[in-house]
Amino acid sequence: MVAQTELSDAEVDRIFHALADATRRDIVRRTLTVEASVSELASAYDMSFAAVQKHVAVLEGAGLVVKKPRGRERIVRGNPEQIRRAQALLDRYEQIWRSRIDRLDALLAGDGPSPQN
Amino acid sequence: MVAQTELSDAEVDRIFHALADATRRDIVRRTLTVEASVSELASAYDMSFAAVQKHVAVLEGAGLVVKKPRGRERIVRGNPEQIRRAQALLDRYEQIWRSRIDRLDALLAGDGPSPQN
DNA sequence: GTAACGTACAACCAAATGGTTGCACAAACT
DNA sequence: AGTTTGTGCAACCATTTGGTTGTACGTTAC
Repeated sequence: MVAQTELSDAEVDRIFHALADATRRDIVRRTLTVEASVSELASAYDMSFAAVQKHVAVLEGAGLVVKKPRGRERIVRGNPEQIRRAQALLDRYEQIWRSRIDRLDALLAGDGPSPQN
Repeated sequence: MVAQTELSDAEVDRIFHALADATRRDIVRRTLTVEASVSELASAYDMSFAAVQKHVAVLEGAGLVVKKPRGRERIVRGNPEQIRRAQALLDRYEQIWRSRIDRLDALLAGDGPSPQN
């Protein structure tokens, strides 16, 4: 089990915001499989190099992607660690939901009229 | 197992965008536990009623929350179904990552020099 | 050394976001 | 009936976003 670095609201904002764009999600998907330079990525989309470069910067700022220099290129790699962190966030919501169910179950275990939904 | 309604890019955009705001995440958290009217929610945050109402509208548009009328009030309830759908999306990325690992493992199972990271 | 390539960054622009106030209207209370 | 409460919506505003082009600069190739 990895130490769960507590994410600030701002960091969580950045993660979900970064994921809220189809191009950026595609970049993550792509670089989780094979790392690619920024210009390689850029050639895959119908927009300017600068636009793609900005998307990568957003992803990097959110920690969803890591850039390492190689010669004149910057190699982009998806960061599964951060994906897992995002999953953990959503898990929390699931847990909240489940604990509510548990409480209701406990309550209904006694008796009372069937709830109207 | 529930039929996995295929989400469009635009829908996924809306889900993650809705989650990219601390106030909205808090509304989801809150209404997963206890449903609340819009004005009840509004009283919990340091912003105008209209602002909170807009946040709720964004969440509703993303399907993360459901509103049902009760008298003059609109009762807001978190939608665990959609949360799960978001989780499923992130799971896909995890899978992509894992399948990459598998491929690398298969490759390295043979022989070859140890990779430089 | 010079040209080409890959990246970063600034300036600019249109559209979207997140907040505000004000108004309209239906439901509930007196 | 009249007032209060809860909601929705429009108009407005500042800021952010997502795109563009242009420029600068380090790295690689000739």
